[in-house]
Amino acid sequence: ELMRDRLDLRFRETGHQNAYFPLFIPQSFLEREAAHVEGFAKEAAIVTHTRLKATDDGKLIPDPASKLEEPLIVRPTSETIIYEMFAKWVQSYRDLPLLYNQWANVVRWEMRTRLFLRTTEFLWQEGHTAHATHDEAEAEALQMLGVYREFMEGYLAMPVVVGQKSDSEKFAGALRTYTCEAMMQDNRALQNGTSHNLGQNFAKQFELKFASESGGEEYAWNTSWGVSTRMVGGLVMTHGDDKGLVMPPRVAPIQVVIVPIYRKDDERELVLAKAAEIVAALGGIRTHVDDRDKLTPGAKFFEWEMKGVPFRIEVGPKDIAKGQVVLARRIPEGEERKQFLPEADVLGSMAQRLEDYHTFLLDRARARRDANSHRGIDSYDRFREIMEGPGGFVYAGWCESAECEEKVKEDTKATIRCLPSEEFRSDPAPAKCLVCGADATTEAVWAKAY
RNA sequence: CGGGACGUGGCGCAGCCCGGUAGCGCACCUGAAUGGGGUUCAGGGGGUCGCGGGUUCAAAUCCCGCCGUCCCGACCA
Repeated sequence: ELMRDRLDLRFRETGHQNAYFPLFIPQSFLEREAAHVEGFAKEAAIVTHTRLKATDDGKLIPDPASKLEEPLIVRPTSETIIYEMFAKWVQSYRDLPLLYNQWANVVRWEMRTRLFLRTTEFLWQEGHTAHATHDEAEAEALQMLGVYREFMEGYLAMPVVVGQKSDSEKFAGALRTYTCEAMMQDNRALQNGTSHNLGQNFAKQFELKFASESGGEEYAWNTSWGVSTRMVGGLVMTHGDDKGLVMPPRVAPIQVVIVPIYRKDDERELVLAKAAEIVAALGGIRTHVDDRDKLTPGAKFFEWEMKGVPFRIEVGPKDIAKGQVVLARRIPEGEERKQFLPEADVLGSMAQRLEDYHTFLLDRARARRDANSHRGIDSYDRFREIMEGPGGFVYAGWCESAECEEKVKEDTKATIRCLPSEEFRSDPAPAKCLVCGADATTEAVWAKAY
């Protein structure tokens, strides 16, 4: 919920409006865009009937009499149905741009699912926009990629490599696809969010046209962009450890948990009153007092650690007498697991400690990623060694031939995660294609992916 | 669809090889003592052993068939 709210805020700040479009898409809509057909035909959930009928043995079967003339597809993504609507709404360049987002569940019947990372049904947001020019659409696609990156790094403490997808990896029907790629703790890549410049591909199929300023009739330029609950999986696999979840503080539902320590009723009263004081003093910070009776403090410690709460404050009668509290951070750094500190100091520094913890988690994840990123690899044998061994990201030259890309996939299962944006490119740029040794025309990041 | 494994109280598993009528941990209920890192002790409730058939005096256990789940692969924005 916190993640969604934060993203919605940024969508609004960048001029978008939330909307909601239909769940069912007429099959003919999907047929209109050729690449789209190929991309989604193999993984569709299809509605063919509208009624059930009881058989003699008490089972239910689809009533043959209710068979639909045209099947409905449970949306795998909403480009087609949204652009069908956009076409009705746009007449003039004055109606542009259209800037919408929707949160919706979509269905992709993959042969094999993976918890959080590739589920049959998943919740995502999909932004859809229509613009008058290519450049405006391109700027929008890049802007939203930036919003994603800023969110992943700034809120999830999850560093990403951003760049463009190769032709074979781009979205079905897109001109260009941009991506945020994170590295999990097993050194595999996770595509965490994508943004597409769809060009005029969909506009042409759905007659999304407008009268331009100069009086001509032109097709609109579309973008779409999305992140899903896959990010939750990414978060778990980026920060988690053997004790459980590790929540980055800016999206942690509970940032500070307070565990009161007491034995007798009078102590309980005293300590809970102090806990309430602490909560009040930490106004603006998401706190929770674990006042459950019949659970020992130790049991609570383990539970909140497993749930990844960034900080725990313990307070008991002895602490109150001394004006101190016990402070413990989910992932300690240098310090002891528990620190005995003056109450006032802890309360005064909590906001800063949360910020520092975010930075710590981000830096830690970035250091791990960088330690497992390989540059200057110019031998294909060496590349294979890396992929067959520890894995990780390999930055290397590419001749941009689909053959070389395919060979790598066959040999190692690694794929091109992206052609990195300038910020991530190697200096000097790799000269030769990693695979065929011809002159490289671009740099690519290879990795095994989820 | 190909390869592999597994189905036994709510959850996780042992028992199966070598048949004798079901057990452990967690969870749950009751009581008492405990309470600053997963409390302890005592008592208690809960299971068509995935389904069907066969062998046998006797099947969770052996045999045959089926169903289901998971993992690996093919697939995958």
